[in-house]
Amino acid sequence: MEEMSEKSWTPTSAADGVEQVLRILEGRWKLVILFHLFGGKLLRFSDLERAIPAVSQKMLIQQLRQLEKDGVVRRIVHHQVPPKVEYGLTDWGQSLCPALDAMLKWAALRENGDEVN
Amino acid sequence: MEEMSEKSWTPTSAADGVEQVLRILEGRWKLVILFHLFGGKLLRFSDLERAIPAVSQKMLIQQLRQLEKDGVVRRIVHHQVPPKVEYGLTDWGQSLCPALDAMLKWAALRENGDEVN
DNA sequence: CGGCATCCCCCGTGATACTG
DNA sequence: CAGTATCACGGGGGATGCCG
Repeated sequence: MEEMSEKSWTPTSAADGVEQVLRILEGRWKLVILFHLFGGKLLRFSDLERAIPAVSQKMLIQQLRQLEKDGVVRRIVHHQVPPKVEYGLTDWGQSLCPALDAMLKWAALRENGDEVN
Repeated sequence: MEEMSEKSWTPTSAADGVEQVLRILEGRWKLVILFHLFGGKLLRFSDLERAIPAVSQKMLIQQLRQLEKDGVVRRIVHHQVPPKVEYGLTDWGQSLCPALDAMLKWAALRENGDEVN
């Protein structure tokens, strides 16, 4: 429960590593988007707009683009009229599950384990 | 590798859960602080200043206070002259390890697994 | 349908100086 | 030693309107 993988981390390098991950996940709408795409689902831009009513078009496309640039989301363009664009997760994006699950479990510990010393 | 714990999460509730965790971890200096305190270490304010040369006193104390308020860090005051204050992790704070480790492993997948579809 | 371009505001961060 | 107080700024995010 104490060791960090097999690699030799310094406090600084480990923090840097995690910060890179946080930079990918940070952003007002990224996590909702991700959780809507988990399980191999493919959603159109308008599907996501409907699934996340509070997001504006600007923010939705911005967050999608950033996730795409970071290799988490892939964008599939169907050249047809009317236009059709689908969004899904990359394999690497799918593999985020265990990490997110670990965070949820940690949050759950607070309620159960309780009385934080 | 697909399921999220045993609980029934909607995309929104799961995102909310993770976002609460991110809100705790977010902050320019929190992760470095955490990694310096992992392993049950107790460090004085000035120790942390020296361990993290780039941080200002204002930011250091601010991030420590937020971590303390969130139940991750505990503050131990020794009433003596000159003043002595030590910082360490709570049990819950220590239990963050697996989650951070999962993120580092995910980041590592990018390099090894490679060619993100 | 699936975007892009502007304008604006707020808050987290940094620099600097002071205190019990 | 271990903080507090004040000022300034940069960028993430929201609202609104236009385009192929």
